[in-house]
Amino acid sequence: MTYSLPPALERGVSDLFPHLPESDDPSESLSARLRQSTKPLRIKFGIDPTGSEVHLGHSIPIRKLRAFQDQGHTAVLIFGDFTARIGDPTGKSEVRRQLSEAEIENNVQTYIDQIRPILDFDTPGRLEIRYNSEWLANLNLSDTLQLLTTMTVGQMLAKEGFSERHDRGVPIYLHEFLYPLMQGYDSVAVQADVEIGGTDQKFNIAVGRDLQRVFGQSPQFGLLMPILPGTDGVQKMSKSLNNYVGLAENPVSVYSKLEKVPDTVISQYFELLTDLPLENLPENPRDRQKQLALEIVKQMHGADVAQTTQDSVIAMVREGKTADTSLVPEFSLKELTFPVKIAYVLSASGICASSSDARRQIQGGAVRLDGQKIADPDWTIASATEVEGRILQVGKKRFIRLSAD
RNA sequence: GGGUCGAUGCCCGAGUGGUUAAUGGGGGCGGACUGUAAAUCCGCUGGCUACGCCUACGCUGGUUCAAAUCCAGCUCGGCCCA
Repeated sequence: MTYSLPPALERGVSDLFPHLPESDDPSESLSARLRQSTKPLRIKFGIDPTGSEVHLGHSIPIRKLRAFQDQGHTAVLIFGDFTARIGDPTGKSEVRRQLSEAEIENNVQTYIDQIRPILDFDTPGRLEIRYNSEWLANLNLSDTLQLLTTMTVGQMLAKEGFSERHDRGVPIYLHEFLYPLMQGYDSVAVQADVEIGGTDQKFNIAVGRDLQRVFGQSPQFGLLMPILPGTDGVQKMSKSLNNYVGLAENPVSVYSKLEKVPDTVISQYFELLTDLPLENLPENPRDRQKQLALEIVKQMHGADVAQTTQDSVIAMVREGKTADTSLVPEFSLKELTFPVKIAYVLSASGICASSSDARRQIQGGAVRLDGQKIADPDWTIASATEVEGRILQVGKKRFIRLSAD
């Protein structure tokens, strides 16, 4: 499928609508609008600050947003601080917990920190950050009614998640029906030319088009990006399924997760998460995984860190040695009371979920100290100096470096 | 508002008075193997600085020597009727 867009904009795109390839009408063909517009287009992307971590799946539409910025357009990044209180029902089987304002505010800040390396924050005119409470918080009941009259229950129920839930007898609350309308109204408020989203956003983006028409605006284009499969290679990447790679994670963790993504999804990862040409990837699947891991760490932390990370991961995991361990997250033993049992250290450092879990892991032969297997959960450390600087490991990919201070 | 059915561990789902953190499956974690993959096989899958102690089957009380299992009230859902 080709949409006649510049290659950087076209890469990885799953769907573009409306799309009438022959048309010269800027309301029917995005390439026509790109050609004919004298002003930068306004490219909308919205994200609800419902968590504190952004992962690689989120980064895909954001990378696309960046591609538009680089072509001279304006990225309109909308934080759904208002919609976060309701929750997007898309793909959810249950109602989302309501968040407090303070939580939301805090989430926005962490999101910005994590998104900063991807977007162009510096060039004037390329980025506009908005909060949808700016307009949604002020809608009164009659405005709201006007939005509600644009859509029928049947249309709402046609939306994937809703119909499924309805069929399965899972409750749907009325306020959830409002979500697509609010997201659509965001497009009106920022006068979007294009909205970027995952393929699961098609309905909501289409609602935006309808509302823009109602409000006398030229409807936006919908540019849909594929949903990234998680590191399990099966389900979509999400925090709750724990198959994600967080943008804020340390290099070792990012590398170790990415170098084992399943063969079936690795080419998607390359296409969607990197700008590398897809023709010259290594033949050997193992080398592909390594290159992917290296490349993503490079994007996040630079080439030097990426190389060091690769070297130490190979040394630690494959050869059981501790080469350059400076990248391994440190855990301070300072707060602990000595003598201390190893199981407690594992739980206190967060490397195991609980001390009971730590005991089980030890009994299962998963725990090593500097590569030496630990067999006894009651093994006791007399003082911090005894283990200072050593690497504590659970399984093949969880490491911490013990420090005395 | 009325009727009816239901609420079990991360998820699904058994259990319907009595040794037991509670059958089974999924998922997850770990081990072996391997390409640090997949497939396969095996183990684990409430908490606690732990040879013992503490919480668990929607919530609160009650019956009983004994309850996830019986009773009452409550909360929340599904479906049907209005």
